[in-house]
Amino acid sequence: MGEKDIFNTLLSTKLLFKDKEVIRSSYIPENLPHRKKEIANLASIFVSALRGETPSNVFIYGKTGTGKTAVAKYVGNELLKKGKELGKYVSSVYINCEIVDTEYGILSNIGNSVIKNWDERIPFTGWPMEKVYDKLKEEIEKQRGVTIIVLDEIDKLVSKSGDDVLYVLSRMNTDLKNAKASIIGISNDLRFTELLDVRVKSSMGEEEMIFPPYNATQLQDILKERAKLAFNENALDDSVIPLCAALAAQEHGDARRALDLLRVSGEIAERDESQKITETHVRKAQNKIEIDRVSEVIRTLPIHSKMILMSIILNREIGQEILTTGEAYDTYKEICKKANISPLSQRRVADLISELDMLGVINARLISYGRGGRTREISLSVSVKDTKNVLETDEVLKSVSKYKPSKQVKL
DNA sequence: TGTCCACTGGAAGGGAGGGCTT
DNA sequence: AAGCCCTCCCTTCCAGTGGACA
Repeated sequence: MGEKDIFNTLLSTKLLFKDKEVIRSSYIPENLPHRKKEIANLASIFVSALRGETPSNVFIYGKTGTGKTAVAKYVGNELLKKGKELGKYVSSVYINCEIVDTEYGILSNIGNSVIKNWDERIPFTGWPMEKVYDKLKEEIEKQRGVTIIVLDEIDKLVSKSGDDVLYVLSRMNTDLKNAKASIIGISNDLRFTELLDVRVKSSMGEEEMIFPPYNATQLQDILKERAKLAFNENALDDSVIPLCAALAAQEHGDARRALDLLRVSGEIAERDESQKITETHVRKAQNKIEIDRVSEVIRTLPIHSKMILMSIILNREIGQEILTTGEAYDTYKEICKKANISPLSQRRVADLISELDMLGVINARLISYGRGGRTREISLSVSVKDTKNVLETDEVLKSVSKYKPSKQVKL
């Protein structure tokens, strides 16, 4: 009897998913619906690589989940294939600048992707920049072809480490004799070129493309396409795809979100041992995705950020919904003392508060109290209970979670 | 109309930590 | 082992500022 149950479970899970990989947003499908124009456009720029000329550098703009990365990778792959076919050397490197965000990191990563010999690789730290650059140039030169460099989330790179790397890279072509390099910069932020040096701006932005967000109908097409491959027949209720599309369209027209919704719905249905994915599963998925995101963010926060967040929560528990930077800092100092941690400077804490704001955990808006000075008003933008639960999984934070901040005296 | 508060946000720099080179 | 080099996390210093109030 027990055996039968085991098999039943296995069978019912098999009924839903055929190939889960396909609905991960990192998967690059054969067919990208509603991006024909963009693909053609990018291809027309890069075709010169096959003629042995240097393709223009390109900036691609668009919100998250508009297919920028997918299109860039797709065209890159096709280009490699065609290059092989025609005997032209083309290679491509993909770097996500949110992960690799230093000058050294970028150059060494590009270098290492071109270097085949393991013991010639550029170490991840230790070399002077100039040496890294020389090595990179030498290796690209050896290729005697075109190297396409894709820098995803390039705006993050510029805001963290400035545009020096981009200057170096854009200048590289003039140093190369037998080979060429061209750059695709992908950015979420339309205005990020404002931060660039004029020289970098003109040499990098020879071509610009803007990817519009998908609307609900287009999202449905994307989901249908993938669902065919990912799910078994009849695994989906008819209303599931339209609902996923509609919810994602409301957000930002974000295809990644739509795909995540569909996948997580499937996973939830699977766990429920349901025969079909239904609207209910999608609603649950919507909820789960947001909660998971927030608790993951909070769990992985550095200790001082956690202490700041705790300060905000503790104040809220005594009825202070809104804090100024100074007030938050006072409580923070008190609980640091209690936990035997040396507090950071207020300047540093102000930066951490900005980070928390950007992560969407708190709301911090700059306001002026006139003579009362200028500061930020901080409030929690996630659930107190859930947040506190996650924070308390950390022993240090747990030790201060009962603390009552002294009431702030407003003048 | 000017003052002046409580910060903000930029800049510079230190020092610890990774690791290479000689 | 001593001396470089790059990055990260912080501190210190400071000019700049929106707007209530005198």
